[in-house]
Amino acid sequence: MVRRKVANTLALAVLGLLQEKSMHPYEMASTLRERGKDSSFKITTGSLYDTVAALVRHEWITPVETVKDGRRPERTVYTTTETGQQEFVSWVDELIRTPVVEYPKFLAAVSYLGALGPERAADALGERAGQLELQITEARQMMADTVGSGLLPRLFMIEGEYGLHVLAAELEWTVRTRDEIRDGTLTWPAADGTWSA
Amino acid sequence: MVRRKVANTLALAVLGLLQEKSMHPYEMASTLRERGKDSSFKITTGSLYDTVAALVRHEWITPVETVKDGRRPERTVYTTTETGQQEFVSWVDELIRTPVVEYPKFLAAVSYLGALGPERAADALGERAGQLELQITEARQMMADTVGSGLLPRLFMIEGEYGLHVLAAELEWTVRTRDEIRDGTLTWPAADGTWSA
DNA sequence: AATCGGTTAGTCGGATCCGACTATACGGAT
DNA sequence: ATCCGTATAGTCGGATCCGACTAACCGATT
Repeated sequence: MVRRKVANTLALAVLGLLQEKSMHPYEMASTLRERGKDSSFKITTGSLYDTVAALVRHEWITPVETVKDGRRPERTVYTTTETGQQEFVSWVDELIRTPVVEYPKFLAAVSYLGALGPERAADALGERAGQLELQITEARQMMADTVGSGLLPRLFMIEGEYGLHVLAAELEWTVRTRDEIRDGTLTWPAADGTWSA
Repeated sequence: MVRRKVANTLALAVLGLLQEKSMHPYEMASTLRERGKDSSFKITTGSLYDTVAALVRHEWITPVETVKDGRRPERTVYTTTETGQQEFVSWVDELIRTPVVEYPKFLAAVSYLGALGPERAADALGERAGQLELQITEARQMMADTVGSGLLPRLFMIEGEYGLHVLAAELEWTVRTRDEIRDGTLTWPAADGTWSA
């Protein structure tokens, strides 16, 4: 299992789009945003053009034509290659099959929760809980709007279901931990030395 | 809420350590690894030295002495500044309080789960489930070893509890989704056109 | 006494990432 | 007619990230 030559997931999104039809980068970005995929992929124009260039270098995609429309900047349209198609599927397969360690900011912060002291920690967790609740209702709403109307088969919003499930778990933990601080189940060590991590 | 000048969480780890005592970078890395914090922070020597340099630039830490020991490379020892101390606490506070959107690889992959077709998708999810189970038992074991022995107060392993909770939720979703594919609750659209994402 | 592997300590160049910017077109309000 | 905001399409320089490397020391083994 050799390290993949283009590793960032924006490349996966690009490959995914090009399975459907040829596109120029700007269209990729707007399409992804339209479909709400911008919560699964971090889409920034800068990165997008770099990523496309990288995919070309490794011949997973190739330019098919560059359209010159009036005096506007040229659009270069790309398609996927055969390698690109295979790579796409096997990449998805691998990402699903094999969990990789990641380093979310919150995990880092929780490592130093002690630094806040019990009151402030409980307060901060409480606020987070509120925010998470908001995010959850919003997400649920969006799913309902899209799937409920029968516009899209459920499979095409499955990442939303995953996201919601994880969000719910995070909320659970956050609330529980706040409560444990409040009711004295989770205690701070006596503040003799510095609170050494 | 101005964008933080040093944004990567390795800097948070560095600040955290320097709250305790002065250190040189190499010692920071080993200390973090000893404490198992290398699952909360991505520690690579290259990044570490860059991060320390950035912290110095912004005066959150400063060098206190450089020890020249025989013909070995010099060690430069750093301490936190007053700004560094404040920044540390307020940064932790903010990270706890405010959820930020992140883009885990798995989320990206799930967005294109369709590309695998039902059998392969179910299979891949099944394998992931197995791996997650392994990770969970391992993590649980490590927590038991460390906390159970009363070596460390619970607060100092709280990030482990968080990690486990989220892992469990991921496992749940993974298994459930695999089962829904297997029993036909989650179906693939007829493969007429390309399976358009 | 020469060699090997592991630990200590850090450097460096290339890859990646991304925010800020450029420049044209276009429909509607002033 | 002109101005303004928005959409279209992409470039570019600087910041960050990190794997691979250097280099000395130490203890055990051959």
